Amino acid sequence: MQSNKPLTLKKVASILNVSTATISNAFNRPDQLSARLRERILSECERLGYHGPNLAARSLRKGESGVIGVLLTDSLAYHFTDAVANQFLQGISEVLEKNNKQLLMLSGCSSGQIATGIEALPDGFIIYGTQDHNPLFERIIRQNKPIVTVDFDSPDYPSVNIDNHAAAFEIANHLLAQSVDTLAILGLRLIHSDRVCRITQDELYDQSESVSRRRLDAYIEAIKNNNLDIDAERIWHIPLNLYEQAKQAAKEALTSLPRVNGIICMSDTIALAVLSVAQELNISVPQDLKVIGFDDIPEAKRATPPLTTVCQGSKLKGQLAAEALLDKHQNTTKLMVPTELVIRKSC
Amino acid sequence: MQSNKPLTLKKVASILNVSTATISNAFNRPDQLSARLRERILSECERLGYHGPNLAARSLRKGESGVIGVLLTDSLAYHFTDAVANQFLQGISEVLEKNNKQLLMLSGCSSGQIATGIEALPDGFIIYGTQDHNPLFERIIRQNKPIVTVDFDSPDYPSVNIDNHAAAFEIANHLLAQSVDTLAILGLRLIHSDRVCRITQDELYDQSESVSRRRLDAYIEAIKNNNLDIDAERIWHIPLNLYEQAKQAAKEALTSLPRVNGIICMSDTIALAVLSVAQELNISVPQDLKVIGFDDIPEAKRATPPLTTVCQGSKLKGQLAAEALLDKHQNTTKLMVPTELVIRKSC
DNA sequence: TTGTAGGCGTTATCAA
DNA sequence: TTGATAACGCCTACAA
Repeated sequence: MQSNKPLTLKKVASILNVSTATISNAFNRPDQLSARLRERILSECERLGYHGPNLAARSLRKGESGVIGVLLTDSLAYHFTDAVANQFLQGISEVLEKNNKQLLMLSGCSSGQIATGIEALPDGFIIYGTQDHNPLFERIIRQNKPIVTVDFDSPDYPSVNIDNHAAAFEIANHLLAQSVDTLAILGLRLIHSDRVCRITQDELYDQSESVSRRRLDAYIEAIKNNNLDIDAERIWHIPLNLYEQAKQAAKEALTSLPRVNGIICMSDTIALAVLSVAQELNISVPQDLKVIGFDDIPEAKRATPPLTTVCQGSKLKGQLAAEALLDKHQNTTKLMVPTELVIRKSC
Repeated sequence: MQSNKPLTLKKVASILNVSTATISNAFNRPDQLSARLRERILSECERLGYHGPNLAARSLRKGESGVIGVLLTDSLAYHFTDAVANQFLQGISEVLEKNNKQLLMLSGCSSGQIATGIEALPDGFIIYGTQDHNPLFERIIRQNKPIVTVDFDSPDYPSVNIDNHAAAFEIANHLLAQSVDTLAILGLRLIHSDRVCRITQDELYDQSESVSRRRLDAYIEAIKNNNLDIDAERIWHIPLNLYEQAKQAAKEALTSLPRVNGIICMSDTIALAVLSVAQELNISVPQDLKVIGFDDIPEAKRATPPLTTVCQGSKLKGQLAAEALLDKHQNTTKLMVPTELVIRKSC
């Protein structure tokens, strides 16, 4: 009953004694044939087990696939562990599903740097995060297809962003309004190193357009505004937004003298790790230690104590990016998603 | 410098004054031409901005794409919120990245049920969870391509599973060994309803092969073995593994009389919700209430108190499924991933 | 070692 | 309203 090879449009055409064009039209252009014939063809196809045109062939012919690519900075496996990325991808998927598009996750730095040509498949791309020297990114650009960037800007493409400086400045000020005087900053991707470590004085003054840098600058600006200071040795670099890495940094920060009483974390995952280490060390939050995060991931509000953080609307960013990409007009609008200070119990 | 249309193999061939076959061979079959020529071609292509054969065309021609599809039960957006799915996908991605394959997430019940023909693209499929009457699943089967099923069995395909009965039985017994006598079960997908609700006595005896049923049966068996009993009205149905839904069920369970002192949760997310509601109601865990979960998601160990649960190795399941799929031999092995009781503080 | 040519499954143009 | 036909970009016998 069922052959080994899937049916092709051509085979179906010959079985039904009509031309291939007619079958094709039955599926794609209802107005090109009588309703009756179309009905008949469709139901016959159903019966035969032909479920419509082959994607590779159609994609080759039409130059479009119905697939949208999302280019991520790190390995896919990593992004599945990251709550922020998950919220973002959730937002994207919602919009894509509504529009009957498929989602293809692409990662630049996949261990195999071998070109697979996959970048030729998607009809458009969402680029999530800065992609310095990512060969796949270069190849995507070459495709001359619609692109939306998120969390960074390029003059050539529409983008979705938050005001990192303002958001970081606001929450840092909230912390500094409490009675704290000895601070630490637990930062993400501050420098190019895959080790958890403190940064040096020199590195403190590096100029860069990265998200992390904008936040760091805002933190420091807030600190200075409050007549406090922070030394480079009180600023930690965490390579990836991983709980275990964060925990190591948290441990270092909480066991060094003089005792800190305020910790600024560049992500909620980091702040969560601080909470955990603080508990292990019998440091009570917020009495002895104030902690602030960034992102507002779902776990933040269930933590003990619930985390004070800033909501960056990751899911909304995903939705907006997908909508902008699917938007026919393809304007080069720079979208700014508002952030919101979320005050809970950790500070 | 850069044209609007991407270069094609043919154009490159004519620019370089060699045949298309030679270019193709340079990319795909190094042994078919001199190393020198290959070097030259590759570097010229690089210079011209030709990054290798177009995927749609190659895929059409060769019948393979380098893409692996993962068919999920619910919407993509939902799966991105689900920690268990994320661990599973993480495992898959690790293996795929190592093997230079791309990951395409497919969801059966996407709002748009319109066939896109996407199922023709992947070279193989991982089917995650039972797919009753999912049209996309039917179409995938029609492709006659390698398939691995996870969390359910089919005589035709290799599968990756856990022993749900044994795992549930073991953890339920652990709970019942403590001094508990008034129980509630917070179950997942017990019946076909999208409302959080209790089940009825009739529904309790429904036979089904679903994961949830196997766990439920094991729970009940353990309860009876311990000379206790549980009424259908003490068993909740939660449609999706969502924190908010779980919270509602938890609230109902914890505010009904007689007071429960032991709650069996069919997922960690549910157990987390119970912890949160218990805290709101000033019920202390584990003193006044013992709680057990299922899955061992990362958040389980950071909860207050840390969750007693059973680790079902979701990530490992993903890895094994991907490996089985990529395995040339394509045996029909049924893999059983061992589970492990993880005793922490909630029980 | 390199080139020629047919076809993978569709769709769009054009003619009937 | 329907059918023939030429691409779409590539791969691979096979011929040179």
